[in-house]
Amino acid sequence: MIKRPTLADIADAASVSLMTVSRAINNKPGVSEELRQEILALANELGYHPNQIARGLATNQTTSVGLIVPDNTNPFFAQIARGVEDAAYEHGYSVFLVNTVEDPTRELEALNSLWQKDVDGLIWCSARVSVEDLKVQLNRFPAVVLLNRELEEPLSHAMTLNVHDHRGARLAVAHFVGRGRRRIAYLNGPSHSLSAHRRLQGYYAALTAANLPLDSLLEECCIPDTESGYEAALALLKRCPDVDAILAFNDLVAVGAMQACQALGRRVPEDIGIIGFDDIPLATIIKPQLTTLHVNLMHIGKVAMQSLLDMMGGVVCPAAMLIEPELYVRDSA
Amino acid sequence: MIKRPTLADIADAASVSLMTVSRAINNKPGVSEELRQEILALANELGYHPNQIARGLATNQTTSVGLIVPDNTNPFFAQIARGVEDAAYEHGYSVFLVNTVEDPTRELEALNSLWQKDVDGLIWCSARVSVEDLKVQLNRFPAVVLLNRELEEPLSHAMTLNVHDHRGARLAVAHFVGRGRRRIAYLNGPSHSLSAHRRLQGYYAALTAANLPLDSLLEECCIPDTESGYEAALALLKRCPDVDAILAFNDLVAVGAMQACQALGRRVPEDIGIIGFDDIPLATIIKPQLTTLHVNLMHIGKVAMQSLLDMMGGVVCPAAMLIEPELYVRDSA
DNA sequence: TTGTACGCGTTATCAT
DNA sequence: ATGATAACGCGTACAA
Repeated sequence: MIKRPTLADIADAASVSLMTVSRAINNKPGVSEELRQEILALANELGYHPNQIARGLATNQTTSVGLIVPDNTNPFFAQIARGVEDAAYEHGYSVFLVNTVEDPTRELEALNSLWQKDVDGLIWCSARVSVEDLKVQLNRFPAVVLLNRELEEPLSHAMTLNVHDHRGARLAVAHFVGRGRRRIAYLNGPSHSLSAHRRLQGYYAALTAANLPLDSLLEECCIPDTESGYEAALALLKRCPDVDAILAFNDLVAVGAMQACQALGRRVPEDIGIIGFDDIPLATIIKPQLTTLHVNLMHIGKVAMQSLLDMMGGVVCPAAMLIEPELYVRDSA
Repeated sequence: MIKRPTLADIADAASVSLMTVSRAINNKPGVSEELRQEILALANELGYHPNQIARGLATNQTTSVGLIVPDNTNPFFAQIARGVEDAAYEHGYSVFLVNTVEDPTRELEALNSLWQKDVDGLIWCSARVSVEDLKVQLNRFPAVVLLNRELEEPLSHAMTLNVHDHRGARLAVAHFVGRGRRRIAYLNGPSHSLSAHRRLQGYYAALTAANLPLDSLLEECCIPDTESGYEAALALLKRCPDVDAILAFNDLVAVGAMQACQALGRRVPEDIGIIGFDDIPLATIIKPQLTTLHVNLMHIGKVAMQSLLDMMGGVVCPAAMLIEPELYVRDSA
């Protein structure tokens, strides 16, 4: 293995002091332009790259951030991760990726791990830990962006980034109503999901606004994947055969619901309208193409990282940001 | 922000020397069991976690590895990344995730970045750099697992991990032949892709083995996504209307081809059989469900990380590992 | 403009 | 069994 050249190596080769090299490399004043160029050329020739570990120890800055997601395999988080990494790359930061697999223990271990790695900031998706734990953890990191979770008291070095779930659900229901649908069901996500809860509230609000009755028979919970969506839709349609519209917690569930309709001989969108949430790539692959609440996930990732950079830089950020979903009307509703 | 306790803090609190604490924490001999327990309890109470940055500087080990992928959004790499992260987590390692976006410049910058971060090992997917660059890069890291790329001369601290593409393609073609298909087309991946090349060779070999003629009209190149697969299949079927089977470079392309068939009124599998590659989740979501060459991607990620750990630990590894794909016969062929 | 001394938190080495 | 000291590579503060 190649030995990594150090500042001292460059200094020797250039016959100057280590500090002069350091100044030259870091573009700091105190070196004649001529000498700087000379040193830079030499450093380049020797393939010098500063050791971020040593630099981190000296400066307390590691130029790396942590990204915690439930599962990077889920297209929702994959897109976000991609946005985060892109923005981080543009600013010279590296990203530690950690999966929690929805396991609170693993989540806490992830936080410990990132803390030990001395990350400059943290992007934390769908935190499952308790409110007390959350507060403790937030105080361990210089800057935190919380995705998909809310914060009671504002903190100067933390902010939240959420999709406007309530409005999204309302848009969907309003669309159904506008097309004359009256028996609108909702396939909800898991009960612990904040998004699921907010979407449910939006669904209620929209039904009420349209003078439609709330009917708990029209609600079904499921794990947010296709198979579970299929099962839930099957149960729902068996229980309430008169359902003419289904709002799904997300696109995966929506696709499952669509398959359930097909299995039961219900045509989409003629007999039943279906609307999903998120607009993952699958939404346009499936036939009929899915009408869904589009959220620019990669953009969310980028915004999260940008905001994190701002906070790390001492810029004050809004305590909470809300991302507006947009209804993309395609073929399923 | 909370101040992170250091070894010195614990030492003070325990009224012993810093080194004694270090030994206690690291389970090294030279501390009486009684004292060790006392120190450990105290460390736990103060919430001590070793600073990996400082430790890294002292030991030249960072307990972090790099993972380079073209795009973590691609389900193929998402699954692999998940496997890598899982295995890393189990062994106390952290993973830097970097996307190259198929851009050789960004790939090289990623390598520099990881080098500066002093990673203990590297898992490198689909390296696009030149053979010379590859050799240089391999010598910068203590251990490297190369996914989807081959190595001319074996190296003690590097190994390759590839899917047996040749055999996979042969299995698919043989399946087609066994079902009486005679005009078997191949929608290939991009020309720079090593996998694409190997699958093409397997396709040739299987046709030859079945005494079927090679016909370049039956080949079409495309970017490995659904849309491009759709276009390619359209062009193919226009050019050769008598095609009765399509082997696709991967599942995304296969799905595109399936949609093209539907658009042209060709029934799958009655008129045309379709086989994909990889078995991503989409394969079982789409209707008809996709017959495809199953590869356990998460497992590949785990094996890659395990092997990397072995190499970092000084264990000699096989220079090359080959993963066998398995034909999962579902509904499309 | 350039150089020297010290500290970051930890481990390795050598003493006691 | 325990402790003092140097070293890892770099940046900050101060000196020349």
